[in-house]
Amino acid sequence: MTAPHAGPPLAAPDMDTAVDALRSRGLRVSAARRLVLEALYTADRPVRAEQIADGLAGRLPRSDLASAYRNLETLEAVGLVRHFHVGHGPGLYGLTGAAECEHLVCESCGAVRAGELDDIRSLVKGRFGYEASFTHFPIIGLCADCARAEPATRDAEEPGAP
Amino acid sequence: MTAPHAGPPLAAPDMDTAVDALRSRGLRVSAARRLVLEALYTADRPVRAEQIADGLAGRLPRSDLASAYRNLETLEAVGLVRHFHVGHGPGLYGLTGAAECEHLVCESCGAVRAGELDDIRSLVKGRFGYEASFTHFPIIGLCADCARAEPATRDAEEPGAP
DNA sequence: TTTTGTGCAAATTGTTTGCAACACG
DNA sequence: CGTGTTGCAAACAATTTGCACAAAA
Repeated sequence: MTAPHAGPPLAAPDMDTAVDALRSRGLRVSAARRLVLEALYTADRPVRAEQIADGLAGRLPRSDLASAYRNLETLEAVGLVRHFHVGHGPGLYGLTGAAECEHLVCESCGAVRAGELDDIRSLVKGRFGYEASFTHFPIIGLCADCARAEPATRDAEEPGAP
Repeated sequence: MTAPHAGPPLAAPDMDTAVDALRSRGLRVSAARRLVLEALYTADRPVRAEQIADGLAGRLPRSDLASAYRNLETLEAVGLVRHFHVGHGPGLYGLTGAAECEHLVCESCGAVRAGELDDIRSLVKGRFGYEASFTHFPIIGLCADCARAEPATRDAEEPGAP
């Protein structure tokens, strides 16, 4: 019932800072854990746990998937990491500094775009009294490009094959 | 790549109408299929596929889970049924007429509330050019009640156990 | 040396699929 | 009668968990 514990954001500019943050909390800095961090600092965008375990497609040494999940959970509890979901897909993990923001995700082309959603949140708040959160589950929709393309698709379904 | 096919809504006020809609499309009206419909007409809110297969906790004859999924998919393609997701949880299925609307879901107490989100959608559109959709993935947040309760929880975590 | 964390395997949850038997139209 | 459907089992993906062993501190 108690939420999966997401501590307050703790943006660490580099590995060393992150490592210090771990040590200062009595958490060990194991190879696997360091690897997860390294992957996150290496990736230029939110990644799946599996990609991390795969060493980002071979760029880094690979590690165990279960450990990756466990470490991501730990790092998230510390506040160094955040994750969110895009539609049905797997969770996407990123460093707090980078991926902290709220997102709009295009369900057609998959584009993930960061955005300041404060005014949308306050509109929701005013209308329904709800305190909306778009950090963990982003706003799903069609980006401008796809919104332009989709209406045609509605009728044609598949342009090439009738 | 092509979306899971969600036909245009086709609200059927009762089973007979729904059954007719099926027949008129050359779809058969099998016991299992009728059962799915019956469950949806019986339930007073969106339900999981599993609940349908369970015969809504015994109120109806039970059926096969896989068939329930297949039928829900079929019915959704026809437009009689819609489903959406609440956070990580399983898909929730409901009749087009009832569950068609957009939702706000409280991540704390689970309350699902329908709402007219047109103005929120147009604000998103204006801001980002995105055509937001809240039918399949609702707005997640805290309802008024829980928003009031949560801030305390942030510090206390668990009121009873320190 | 004592924990904390690892790696591997197995369990879980939600959903999909293969296939032979079956029944609606 | 013939094809759409079923039911069951097995495959799936994403994630979690149990456990004996390894290694930070």
